[in-house]
Amino acid sequence: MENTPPTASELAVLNLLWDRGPLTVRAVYDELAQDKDIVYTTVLKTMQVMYERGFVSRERMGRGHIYSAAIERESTQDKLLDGFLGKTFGGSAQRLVMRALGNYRTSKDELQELKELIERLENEEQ
Amino acid sequence: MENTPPTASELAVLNLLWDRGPLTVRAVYDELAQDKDIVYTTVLKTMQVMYERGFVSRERMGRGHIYSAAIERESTQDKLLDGFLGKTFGGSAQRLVMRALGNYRTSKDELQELKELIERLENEEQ
DNA sequence: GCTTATCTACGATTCTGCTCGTACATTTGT
DNA sequence: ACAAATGTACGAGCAGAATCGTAGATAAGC
Repeated sequence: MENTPPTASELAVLNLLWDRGPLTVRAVYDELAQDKDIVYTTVLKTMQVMYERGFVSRERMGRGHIYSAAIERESTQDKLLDGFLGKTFGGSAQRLVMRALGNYRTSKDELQELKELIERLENEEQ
Repeated sequence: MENTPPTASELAVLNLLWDRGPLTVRAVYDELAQDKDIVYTTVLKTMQVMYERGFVSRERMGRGHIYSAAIERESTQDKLLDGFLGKTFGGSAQRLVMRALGNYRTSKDELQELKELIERLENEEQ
């Protein structure tokens, strides 16, 4: 039972499904075609493969299908994060976090939220 | 002028060079072979490609070469982080940071360091 | 009813990263 | 001096992902 995470282009599809809910291939294509030079059947094929892999479910809808995400966004991101962390930051979450905060503008509200999370973590562990 | 970041196995080599300084292919191989079933010439080939791509430099050393990292660790990690962030977290550094902190055990010292960084960031921007 | 458009299914191709094998040169050891 | 070991260079194979083209079914439009 292989369990490799979604690939980059599969992720692009999933992000749309997670954000906007169930969509047809056409709708996904229209969205992706705005950023990238791509052909309809490429997107279709990707989504068919995703269906076989269990990443999406689908329902007949007239002539075609309507697709929904079949895996959770959070657990998927966690899996990808874990791989990335190991490869790029030697598994140190702290190093990654420091770098991310240092390099990207973070609003006051976001910083506040982070501080609260840190407080919570400090109390949790003994 | 293509400028794609190092691949996963190239990164494994770079991490060794960054950590331990200039190394021979043999030394890199010995290290990698501890975790993974691999063949000497595979590592050699990887490092040759890395040389062509400008990721490492090398110097003759008797019969062989000694390799050094030719790109910076920080900027490389930043590039990879940026790509990952875009693909997986829709570019939101804050979402990634929250997730990373929530999922991985972080020591008191590390949390303290993070708080200091956040303080600094809060003062920086207005 | 018949043409046109839309969707599916699926094979074929291409690309990239990773892997290894072979051929050859050079050094080391006896 | 010669065999064994170690290094380089480089082509070839393989697997996974991404792309596209074609064929056929179904619905829509005139």
